[in-house]
Amino acid sequence: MYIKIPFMNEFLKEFKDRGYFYQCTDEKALSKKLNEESIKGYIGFDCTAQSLHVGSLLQIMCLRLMQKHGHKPIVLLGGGTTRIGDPSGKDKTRKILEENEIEKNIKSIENILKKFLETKDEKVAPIFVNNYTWLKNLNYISFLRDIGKHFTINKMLSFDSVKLRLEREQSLSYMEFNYMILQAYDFLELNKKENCLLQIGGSDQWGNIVNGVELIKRYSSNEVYGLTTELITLASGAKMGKTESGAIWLDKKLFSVFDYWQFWRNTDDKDVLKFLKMFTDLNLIEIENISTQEINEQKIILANKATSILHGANEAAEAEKIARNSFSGNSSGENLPNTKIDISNIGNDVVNLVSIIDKNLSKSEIRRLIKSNGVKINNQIISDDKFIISSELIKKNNFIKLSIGKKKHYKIVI
RNA sequence: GGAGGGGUACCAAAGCGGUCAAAUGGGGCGGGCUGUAAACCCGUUGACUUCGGUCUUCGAAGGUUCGAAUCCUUCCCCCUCCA
Repeated sequence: MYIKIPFMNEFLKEFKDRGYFYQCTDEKALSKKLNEESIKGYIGFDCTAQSLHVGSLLQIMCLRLMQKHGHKPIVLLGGGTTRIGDPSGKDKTRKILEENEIEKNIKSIENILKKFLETKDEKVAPIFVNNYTWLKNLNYISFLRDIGKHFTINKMLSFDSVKLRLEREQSLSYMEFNYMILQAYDFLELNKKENCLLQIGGSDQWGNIVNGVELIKRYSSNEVYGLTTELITLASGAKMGKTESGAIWLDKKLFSVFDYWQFWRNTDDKDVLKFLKMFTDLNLIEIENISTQEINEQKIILANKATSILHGANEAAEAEKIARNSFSGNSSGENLPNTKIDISNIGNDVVNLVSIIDKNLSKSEIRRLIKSNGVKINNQIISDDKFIISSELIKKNNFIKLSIGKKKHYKIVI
């Protein structure tokens, strides 16, 4: 898979060295092209949620890498295709979102992406496009005649996204079946409009990407390229991006900077080096040096660098400070960010307090937590679920430190 | 259209009239060990609770019964085979 090419293009080389590379439609030709000129390449993002999560981060890093090497990224926010739903890697048809919900998602996702990307340097500043602008006006008959004729059902059935669904005997609607054609059409459209020559995507997008490359070749005889990234699997075998307690969102309204920092800090030992390469801007020699350090120091560097890219160095440093404080023994918790509660909650019991702080926990769960020594106030294990949060308790420091489990700590103020 | 199989908690999967808030495994959560890791061990895993209990759950709605996830009826959905 890893082909040595003389004079391999710098972008491609780094793409490989950082472990992004999975497949390319024509590596040699792409390398040559990239050496010759600055090109435009696109990545499409789904707009099913109001934020992207860590599962899309590798794609975002690809956009950054393009910019770094002087190429211009096109970000396609799939306002049209989100209305259809990509069957790739999905067992079930997913719910179809409301129009205005998709529009809202597009706006907020765009803002998130802007945080990651260089937007001032006109040469590499990203172009944001929404495929709904061209998909909504398609005429069915002419679309079938112009585009549809280039696709054979025989071939479409052979793509994994379709094949797997059929093999598992899960139904695949005609609507979803068309997804790959639409994505191919997107590429064609971007090629025509923007002279976009490259599409990057996760390895599950291979089929969709190849379709686009071939469609363009047939339709206009233009040579374009597809590049896919490694599917990241964690050492634990799980997919990256979602945990049981929810997705690792990139929007700090949904997932705090501290939690984001913690997410990286808690990386499995075996994934640290890989993640340093994938999700930081450190060059490979620096990473080489870091990898000789104590593993927890490596994780802190990873957390700082990865968090900085999204939230900025100051916020990352702040998160580190909080973390160092809350995990170094019996800290009072005064450096934690304030969590305000209403004064009327004073005089109520712990169960009530915890349920206000962590709304995902039911009262039964909280009682169970207390029973198994999972709740602490000011570092004292609370073993009585009727423990009252008295005003004297707060008066002492003007706040109380509440710990839920080992990793969640809150500074409660009024 | 005909014949059969099936829908059980986060997932997988038992249960097939009471002892069922429902075995078991995975996952999650908490605790222990440690390094905020992995592995391992223990506990826990519907909600509410004055901790005595109470309420809601086995595709949906009805029914039989003292009593239903379990039996009957209708409906919805999924799968297999035949046409």
